Amino acid sequence: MAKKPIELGEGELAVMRALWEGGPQTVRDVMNRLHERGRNVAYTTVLTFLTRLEQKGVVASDKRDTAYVYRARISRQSVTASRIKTLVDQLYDGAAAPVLLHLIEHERFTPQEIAQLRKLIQDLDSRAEDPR
Amino acid sequence: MAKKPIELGEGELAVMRALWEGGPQTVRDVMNRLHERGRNVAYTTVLTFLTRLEQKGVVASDKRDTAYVYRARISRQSVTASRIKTLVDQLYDGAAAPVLLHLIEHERFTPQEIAQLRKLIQDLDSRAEDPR
DNA sequence: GACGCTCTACGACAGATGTAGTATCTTCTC
DNA sequence: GAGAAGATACTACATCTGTCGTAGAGCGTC
Repeated sequence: MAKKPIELGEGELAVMRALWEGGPQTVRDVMNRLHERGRNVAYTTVLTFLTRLEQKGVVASDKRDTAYVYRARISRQSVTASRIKTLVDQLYDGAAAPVLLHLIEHERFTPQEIAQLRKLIQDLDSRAEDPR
Repeated sequence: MAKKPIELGEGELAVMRALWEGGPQTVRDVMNRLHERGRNVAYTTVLTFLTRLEQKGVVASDKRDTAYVYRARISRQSVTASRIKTLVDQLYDGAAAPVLLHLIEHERFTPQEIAQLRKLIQDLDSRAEDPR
């Protein structure tokens, strides 16, 4: 049941972001994106990342013309979920509230975000009553 | 200015928790706590963790009687802040909102927590208007 | 003062991650 | 079809983290 946590290192995550933000790409495309973001890694380093990520099952590749095109098989949301769960478990035994409160108290949000937030808070009530 | 991120592994974090929750302790005390929590590590493993944590500057020790007593030098809050910042930076380029929304949508909270949440949301307005 | 208990110091080792070099293979261009 | 350009495969290596084992130092008890 409990899906295995997706553990990705910082570099691997940077590569995933390139795929999430740019869609399916070749190694070279990903490398260029990383360079644009200030991460000047070698072509082969990117290839290593992609290969490892494929082994982990989080990206897939297809041969197209001369080069392979890689694409993400997991969403940014699922990685976010995984990271948050790990954080919350490791720091607060699974209690999400402290983390949530920390975010609200220490981060800044736009009025739009606050509005959205408020809306969600309302729905929370019903969920709180909701058994299970 | 920007304080360097505090990067701790899972085992190191488990040791920090023992110190946060039990106050200053000896290696053996920490080990016992970890065992209680189901992490059956060897005495020397705990010692290694504590030593490394001290090298990182996040715990301190004092010789008392026969054994050293270790204590945390950083708070759980600061580690939480650090972890969240890293997460938010790596996944959303620093935008905290997606993470916040994820938490609200996917985690459960008690009515008390929701109430507290609501109260905080109110204060948010003023902060949002507040320049800088 | 020898014995045993407990503690610390040090070293080791495997797996994960970040990084890249070299070798080989494909393909495009004259 | 030979050479250049670009792609992938394979290997390597350092660092960090989790995990211990062993050796030696300090102290309490006969």
